[in-house]
Amino acid sequence: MIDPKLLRTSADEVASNLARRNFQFDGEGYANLDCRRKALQVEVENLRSERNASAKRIGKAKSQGEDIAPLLAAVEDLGAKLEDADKNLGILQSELRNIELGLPNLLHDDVPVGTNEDDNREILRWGEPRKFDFEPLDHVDIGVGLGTLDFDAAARISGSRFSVMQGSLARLQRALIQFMLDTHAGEHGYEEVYVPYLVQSEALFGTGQLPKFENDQFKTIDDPPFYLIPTAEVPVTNLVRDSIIEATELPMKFVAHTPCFRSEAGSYGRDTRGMIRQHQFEKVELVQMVEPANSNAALEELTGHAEVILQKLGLPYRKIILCSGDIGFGSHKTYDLEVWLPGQQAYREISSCSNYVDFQARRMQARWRNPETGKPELLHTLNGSGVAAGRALVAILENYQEADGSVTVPAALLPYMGGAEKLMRKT
RNA sequence: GGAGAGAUGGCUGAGUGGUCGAAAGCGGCGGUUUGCUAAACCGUUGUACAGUAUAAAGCUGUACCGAGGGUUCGAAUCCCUCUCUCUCCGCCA
Repeated sequence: MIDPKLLRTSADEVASNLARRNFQFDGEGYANLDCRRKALQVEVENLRSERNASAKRIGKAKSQGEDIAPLLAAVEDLGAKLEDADKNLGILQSELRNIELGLPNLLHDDVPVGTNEDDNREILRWGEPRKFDFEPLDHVDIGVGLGTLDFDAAARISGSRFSVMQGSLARLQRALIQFMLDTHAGEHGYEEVYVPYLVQSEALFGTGQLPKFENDQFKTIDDPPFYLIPTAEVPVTNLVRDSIIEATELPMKFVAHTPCFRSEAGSYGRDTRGMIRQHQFEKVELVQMVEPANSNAALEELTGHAEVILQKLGLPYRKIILCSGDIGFGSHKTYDLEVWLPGQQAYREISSCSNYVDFQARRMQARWRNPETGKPELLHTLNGSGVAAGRALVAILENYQEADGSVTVPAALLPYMGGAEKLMRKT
């Protein structure tokens, strides 16, 4: 959510910033609504004030044994007037709120203007894509060839966009997750947390998936429904919902491994092969809550932490900054890390690191106490994948494949693989 | 799933229809005393929105006693629904 004060006082700047996203903000319409809201609010508060005063008068008169009938007559129609005005105020307020909840975040000046992912800007490349002396396979052929990846079984159980992993490949995923958690918790100063995978709608409103992206979520038929988390960002960021954090507690840095569930509505036909785009996948997520002054630096740091994972795994990648047409709804600035996939001869997203500034904090009323002012102020939230385990698995299979169909285990994962140095065909 | 108890400010806890944003204690902050610490004493102490004024501070109003609804001129207090916590029983990884 954008600061409503800013929407009122600087509508033009807001509109031109959001126009970079190709989003039209009707500042005049908003201002008109808000004007009416203010007038009504004043009216309602005056009526209430009047009611409170006369209630007090009646109480006093009654305790002194005076006749209260004339006083009662005087406030006869007050209740109906108040109820009516209050109802209209409620309607206006929810209209305003719907507008506010539907506005994407303001963009950082660094964000390049563009219309789609083709306009994202590359910042750096790390690692040299390996030269193969044989034709490299994609992860599906490698995994199926090893007898450790079974999409037929997955389809029988759950349909498309699911996978079944067996044996060494399942173990490799577990090793990856362990390795990532250990690195972030042990070397990067994050606190490991375990969180619910089913959340209430309020949590998704807080991080910005609702109300706009209802269709992307899985939800249960309970009343009220539970939503399956699309990312650990949702439960972890909501750890600070409705709270005031002392300055000494900041920055807060959390790392969590969770499964992620996405309906992938609207992506029919994209990445239908293999494990790239699944309804369910594992991810290690980094979340930070920081003082506003530090959030830009924190984004660089957090992105660096995700990069360390790829570097330790020896996976070539590039870092890009998302353009205004591709950046997420709530993000102020986003770096994506894209890992090299020899099977696709392409860099593919494996991590997305974003600074949300106060966008999520305002929605969830997450604040800190600024020692300079002594007042509670909104804090800044950031998150990034550190990294997506499913896609990291894909990258390892493709980058570490050998001519005989086996896959070498990256050195960083050896301590987690129980002595296995290679993934070999099951005998 | 069954039975019962509860939810009040940073914390403990009083408050069963009116002057209650809410006693008291603890904690926090400021001060007095003090060689330092401690103790004692005095003062102060929530959040949000709106109005008004300003260089700032402020002042005024409204809302908030788990959430939502109801009764009433008036609700922390009465009624209804829900959520959560605790205890006991049952079931269970």
